[in-house]
Amino acid sequence: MAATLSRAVDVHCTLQPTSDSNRPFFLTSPLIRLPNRRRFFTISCSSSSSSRSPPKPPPDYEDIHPQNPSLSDQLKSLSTTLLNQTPQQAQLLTKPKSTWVNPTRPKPSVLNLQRQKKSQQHLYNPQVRDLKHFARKLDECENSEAAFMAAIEEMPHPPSRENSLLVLNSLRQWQKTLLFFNWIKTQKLFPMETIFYNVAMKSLRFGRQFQLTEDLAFDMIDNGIELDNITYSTIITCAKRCSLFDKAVEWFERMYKTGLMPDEVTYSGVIDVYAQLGKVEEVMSLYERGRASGWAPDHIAIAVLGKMFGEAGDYDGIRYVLDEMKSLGMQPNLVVYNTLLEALGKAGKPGLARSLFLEMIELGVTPNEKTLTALVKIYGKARWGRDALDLWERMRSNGWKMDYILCNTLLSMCADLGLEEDAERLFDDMKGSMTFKPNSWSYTAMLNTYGSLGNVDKAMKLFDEMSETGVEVNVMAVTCLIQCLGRAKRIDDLVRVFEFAMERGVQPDDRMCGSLMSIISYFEEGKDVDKVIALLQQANPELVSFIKLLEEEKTSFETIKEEFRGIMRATEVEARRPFCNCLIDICRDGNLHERAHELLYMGTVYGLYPGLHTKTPDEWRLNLRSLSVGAANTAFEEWMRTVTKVIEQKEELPKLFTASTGAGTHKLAQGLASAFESQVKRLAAPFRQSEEKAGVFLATREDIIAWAQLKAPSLAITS
DNA sequence: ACACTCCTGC
Repeated sequence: MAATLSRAVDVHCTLQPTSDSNRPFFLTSPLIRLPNRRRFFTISCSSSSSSRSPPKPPPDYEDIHPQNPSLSDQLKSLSTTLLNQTPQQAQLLTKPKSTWVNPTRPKPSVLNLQRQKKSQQHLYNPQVRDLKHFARKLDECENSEAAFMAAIEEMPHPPSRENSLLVLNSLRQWQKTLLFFNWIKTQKLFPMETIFYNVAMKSLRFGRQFQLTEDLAFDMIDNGIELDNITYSTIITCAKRCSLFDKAVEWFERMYKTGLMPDEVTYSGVIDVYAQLGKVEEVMSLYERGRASGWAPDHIAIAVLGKMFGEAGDYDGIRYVLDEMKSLGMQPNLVVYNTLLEALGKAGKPGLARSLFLEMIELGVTPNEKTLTALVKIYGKARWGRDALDLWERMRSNGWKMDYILCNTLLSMCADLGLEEDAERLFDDMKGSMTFKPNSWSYTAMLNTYGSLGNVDKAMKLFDEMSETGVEVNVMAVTCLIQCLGRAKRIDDLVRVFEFAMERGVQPDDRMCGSLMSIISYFEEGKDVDKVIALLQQANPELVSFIKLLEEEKTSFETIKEEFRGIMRATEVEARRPFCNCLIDICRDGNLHERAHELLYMGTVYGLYPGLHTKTPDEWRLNLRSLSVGAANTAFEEWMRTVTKVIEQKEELPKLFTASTGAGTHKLAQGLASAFESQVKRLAAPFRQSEEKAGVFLATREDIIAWAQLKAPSLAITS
């Protein structure tokens, strides 16, 4: 759906160049030279069948460091030489200490933490029951210290260490946890150990109270209470849940520097933090380090890696994860399958996703709603409507579980593929079902189906139905309808729908503004444009002022630059490129070609068009796939201007010039190839549609030079 | 959730 409204946003794996001073501790250490990613894959592929510990270093590394120690040895020297720690601390590196090791089990190996199985006995233990009941009472009492102190008098059993822990761990409200924690602290019946802090932090994390969690940690440090792996992983995951990724990293580094070796849970948690920050290099280093020190990654770590590579659309990475599982002898579980399916979808491998799905069924793993949602998305994106609908049938006959997200994903896929009848059938099914009546997402998907097919009357009728049945009228649904009405040039209806939405309290967002702007760019000047501009004025007055400024001939480039920056700063990241595209279109429609070039320039400077232009000695490429028609034309002119300059200065040119517009499987992108073709024709430029690949245009150096000498001067003047 | 920490979809 998002892709329909603002042109498909490509996933760009942007690995930020990190300056050395900002690098994580484990990457800056001079003793450790971790393989870079490319090399990393080479290693893992060649040794995929053997055990991976210690990993074989890349060949050139051996050349440079003839006596290279294994990574785990390196880790050891890191701990003893760099960290200045006591022998006990050094011990921690090889024998991580868990506060809870079951003595009846064998001693844990390096990172293999034994976890305590939970027993069910408490259900029959009256004392436990009393204390849990008491905890419930505390939870329910008024949130004031006085009320709490009164309630605490009722504690049914003495506040011994064990009883206190039980109560502390049974409280649900973080406020109560904190009050109870402080109370047992002041009772001084026993010393406060690490576990009391850990349990309290768990509750604070549930309440998303990072600051208070951190305060507790500082309290531990002040009072000389040891922070263990559980403490650190709780702090880290709390930061993560509060989206404070930097804090998560900061605490991980702090742990590392104290010489504490991360255990399996902390590893997975931190790897996830780095993955969410898009720091692929850090993730791989940490993963490799863990592996080198004897860590056997579990399903969770594998899922985290799979998700990360999926987000980056990195198929090599996904392959690597699959190989890793094979070499670990690991059978994927449901979550891992789900993650990998989705990752394969994002990497554009629908066929492989389907085989993986079949494998999973073969092995008797029952798919859940998330599995099916992922598959429907993949099939939809691949335009395999039939497969997705077959899957739907299969779900119904097998009685696989359904939920809202799955239904709505199916509906949305129907919208993207223009499967009106199937969408209607599914929508009617939902209306007839007891559990999943259409909600605002369902209505939005349905509106999008009608809208993209230009079925304006059905869309309007459905919108009326939506507002009458009490389903929340959301900004997305309104945007779909507005887009549809705009394209049908039914501006008075559009205005009515907009005003109605405002009365219903809908908050216009950037995507809606983008829609309004794109409608503005469809029209010639006149009454209709003024009406849409008036709506944009209500939704985002700054944008209207900026458009006026663009149209003002005397506005200086400096001013445009300044204002453009302000606009983009205030715009959600995913809406920035569509905004810039629309603004360029508006300029071109208003014959403000130089302004369009200025906007494109600034868009490029702000990174809105990554990979627009790439060069190799043999080939120069222009990738127009995320651009609007106006922006694409502007970019092409700019490209040809550059080429002309290069020719004038008699510099090297490549043999081949390539411009890709995309084949247009996506409905909004469809026009780009033909628009490009007519632009090329208008300029008489020597680009020809490639015969092997749709949506790719080629020109040779000789043709370009001949053309540039004849025609190019006109580029600067007329366009 | 009788002592704890990590992962999946509109």
